[in-house]
Amino acid sequence: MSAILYAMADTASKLDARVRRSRLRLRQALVELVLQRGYDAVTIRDLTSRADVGYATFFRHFQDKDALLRSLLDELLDELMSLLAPSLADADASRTGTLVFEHVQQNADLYRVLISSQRFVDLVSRAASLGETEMRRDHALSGDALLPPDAAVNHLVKSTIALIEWWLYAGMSPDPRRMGEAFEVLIMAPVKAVAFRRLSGARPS
Amino acid sequence: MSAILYAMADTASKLDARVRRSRLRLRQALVELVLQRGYDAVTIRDLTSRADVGYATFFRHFQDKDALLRSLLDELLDELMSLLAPSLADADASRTGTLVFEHVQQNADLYRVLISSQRFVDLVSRAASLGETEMRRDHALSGDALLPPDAAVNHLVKSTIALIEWWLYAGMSPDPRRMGEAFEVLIMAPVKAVAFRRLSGARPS
DNA sequence: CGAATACGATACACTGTGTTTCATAACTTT
DNA sequence: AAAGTTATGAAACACAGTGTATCGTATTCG
Repeated sequence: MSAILYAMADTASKLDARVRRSRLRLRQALVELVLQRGYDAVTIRDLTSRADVGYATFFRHFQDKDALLRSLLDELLDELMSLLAPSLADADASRTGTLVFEHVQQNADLYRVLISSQRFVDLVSRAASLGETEMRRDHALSGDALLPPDAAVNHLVKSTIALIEWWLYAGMSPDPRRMGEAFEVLIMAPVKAVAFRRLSGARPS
Repeated sequence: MSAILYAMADTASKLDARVRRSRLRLRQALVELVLQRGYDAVTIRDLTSRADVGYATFFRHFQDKDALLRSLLDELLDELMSLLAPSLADADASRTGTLVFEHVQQNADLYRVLISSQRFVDLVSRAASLGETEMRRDHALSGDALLPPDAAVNHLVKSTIALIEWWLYAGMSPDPRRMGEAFEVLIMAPVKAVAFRRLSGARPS
């Protein structure tokens, strides 16, 4: 079980011990049951029963099943972003990629539960859009790029998530170092080529 | 409204006219309502009400909402595959990409409804895996590729779908020809590089 | 025309969500 | 350690949506 579940309880340690206990149990139950049956197949009654918590108690803490998922997701991505922050300044894609895959490896169960949710895509997209704004300064974005910047950001986010998802269910077999390299070659370099360099054919010269 | 809806009715023209009418109406209702509210927000009662069809009649034709979606999806992908078949032999990625984006443009509403479904990914993945088997013969797959072939197929499928999805909601603005080129540069060429050529660093000379 | 059958309407059982109430147990504060 | 606060479990409830069964009627096919 990932350490993040407990870190979250610590973060809110000013709260009543009963509240921390209920929330922790519900979070653990979500992870366990979703790994077994998939998100949609898990009912709130399943969760409260597995968490050994009253049914109504669920709604005292979370508006619905999605809110419970999001509470886990927000913590996980916060941790990932602070892990990545120093490396993003270097603009070394391979190194950044390796850090991501190491984080995934250390929190594999949590990623398996969270990565397919729409909110995961949304949050990462928002972060990537911010990064793109910075990159635009450096690369001086030629007007005749093959695709507009938001297409590039979309591709970067979606295909990176897809690569992580594949890796999670392929036994995490190429190690994070090599996955970081693959991330650079397969995704990062082509994105830069398509959105920041010039069109291939139409060169009048 | 896409012509495919009617083509489907024709295909099954041996059936009772009442059956064809009910199915056609339900399919139209699905497309219209999903475009308005999104798939999950549409209930079967919504569908039958909009289709002007009895509630129980829905279940005489489709097991559930997903089965109705799949019936549309299977037809759409069948049409796409037969459109692509000749161009796949040429192995001209840019041309194939252009054909795909033209098909999307001609059936934009249908793609908007269907592309986010899990079954869409599954069906395209299956098709792509078959294509990959052929490609493996030509490229003689070196053993020290950066990623295994199924990672490449996964990336190809997921990122292509993501690119189409972006394009659908960005007003389909770069034309299909340019999108075909982008598909080749951004996706197809890197996939070949990563799965079929050698590792970059570890070359003992 | 006449037989076959798909249809709409209705009632029903069932599952899951979300709310409310209340007595009790657990926790925090002093 | 006692007193006050508050989160809890249990239970009952209204509600929405799914999927099934029945039956008389209308449409379609031959």
